[in-house]
Amino acid sequence: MPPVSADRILQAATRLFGERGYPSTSMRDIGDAVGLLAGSLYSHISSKEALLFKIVDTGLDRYLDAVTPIATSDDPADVRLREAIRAHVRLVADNVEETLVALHQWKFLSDDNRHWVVAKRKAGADLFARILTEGIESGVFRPAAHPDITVAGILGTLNWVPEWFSPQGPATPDEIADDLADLVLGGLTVPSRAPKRR
Amino acid sequence: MPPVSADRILQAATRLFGERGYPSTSMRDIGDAVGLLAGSLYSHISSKEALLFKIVDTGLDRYLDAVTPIATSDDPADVRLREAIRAHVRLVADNVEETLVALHQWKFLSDDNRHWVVAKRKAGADLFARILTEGIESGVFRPAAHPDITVAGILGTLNWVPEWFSPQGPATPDEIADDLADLVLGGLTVPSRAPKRR
DNA sequence: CCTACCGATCGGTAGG
DNA sequence: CCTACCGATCGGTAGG
Repeated sequence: MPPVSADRILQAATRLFGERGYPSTSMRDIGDAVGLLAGSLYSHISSKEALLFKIVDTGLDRYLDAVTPIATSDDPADVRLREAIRAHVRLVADNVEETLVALHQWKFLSDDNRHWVVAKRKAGADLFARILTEGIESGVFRPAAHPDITVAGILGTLNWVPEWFSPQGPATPDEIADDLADLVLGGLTVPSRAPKRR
Repeated sequence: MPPVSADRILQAATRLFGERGYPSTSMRDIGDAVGLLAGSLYSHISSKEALLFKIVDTGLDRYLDAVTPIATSDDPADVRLREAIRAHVRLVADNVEETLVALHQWKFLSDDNRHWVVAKRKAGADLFARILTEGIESGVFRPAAHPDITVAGILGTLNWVPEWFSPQGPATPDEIADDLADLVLGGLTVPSRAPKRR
C-alpha cells in the first residue's frame, strides 16, 4: 500500500462521491478507504468541501482542455462535432466517477465555489453552441428552431453517458462516440426519406 | 393554509428531494415546509424512505401510463417516437421535481425498493428500444450499429430535460419536444448532404 | 497519525 | 400535533 497522500485521498473521495453522492459520504468513509481515521485526514486536506471543489474543478479543466481546441479548429462543423463527441466519450470512459461528480455533485458546493463552477460549465456548453451556430452559418447544418434546445439535446446525450457506461461493456469508447455522433448528425430516419417535420 | 395531510407532506418532500437531494433533506426541513415539527410528521407517514419510494413509484407509473399506449400503437415508428418524446417532455414540464427525484434519488432506496424501481425504469427504456427496433425492421429507420447505445443516446436527451427546463423559458413543452424529435429523427446535417459516416 | 473529544444534527419514538 | 427525548452519526479540532 502506497503511503497516504493528498492525492490518494482525492482519488478515494472521487470514487465515493461518485458512487454515493457527496452528502452521503462521510469523512469516516474516506478515511476507511485510505486506512486513516477521519480526524487524521485533516493533516493532508483542509475540508470536505475543498475535496469536492478540487474534483469538480479538475474535471471541468480536463474537459475544456480536450474540447476547446477541437471546437475552435478550422475543420467543418460536422467534423468538429464528431471529434468533440469522441473526446467527450473518451474523457467519460477514463474518468467515470470524476465525471459523475462534476455533473451532479457541484450543487453541494457553497455559493462562491458553486458560482465559479457554474461559469466553467457554461463555457463547456458554449463550445457546442459555437459548433452548432457556425455549422448552420456555413450550411453544413440545417437551421435550428431554437439553437439552445438543440444544444441541450446534444449535451443530454453526452452527459447521460456516465450513467450507463461500463468499461466491461461490449463497445469501445470510440464506437460509442461514433454511434452517438451518427445519431446527432444524421438522425434515425433513413437518408432517402425526409423526416416528418411539423 | 389547507390542513396537513399525507398528500401535502408528499408534495413538500417532492420539491425538497428534487431541489436538495434525499440525503440532504431532513425531516425537520419537510416539517418546516408544512408547518409541523419533525416528529409530528409520523402520524401521517411511516418513514422518510416511504416518502421517497412513493414519489419515485408514482412518477414511474405516470410515465409508463403515458408512453406505453404510444409505443405499442400501430403508427409508423417515426410518428410513435415523436409522440413519445412529446409525452415525455409534457410529463417533465408538469412534474419537474418529481422527475428529478425519479431519475436521480432512487439510488438512495434500500435494496428491495430499489430493485423494484430499477425494473420499472427498465420497462420504460424498453418502450423506446421497441420503437427503434420496429422502426429499423419496417425500414423507417436506418440500421443501428449498437441499438442499445442509440437508445441510450435518445434517453439521455430526454432525461436531461429536467436539468434545464424552466416554465418561464421561451419555448413551450411541445416546441421543445419537436425540436428534440427533429434532432433525433433527422439529425443536424442538412438533408441534401449525406452525413459523414465511419 | 492517533486519542479523545466538541457541538450540531440526524431519523424516529413515548406519552400525552 | 407537541414536548421531550433516544442513540447514532456528522465535520472538524486540540494535543500529543
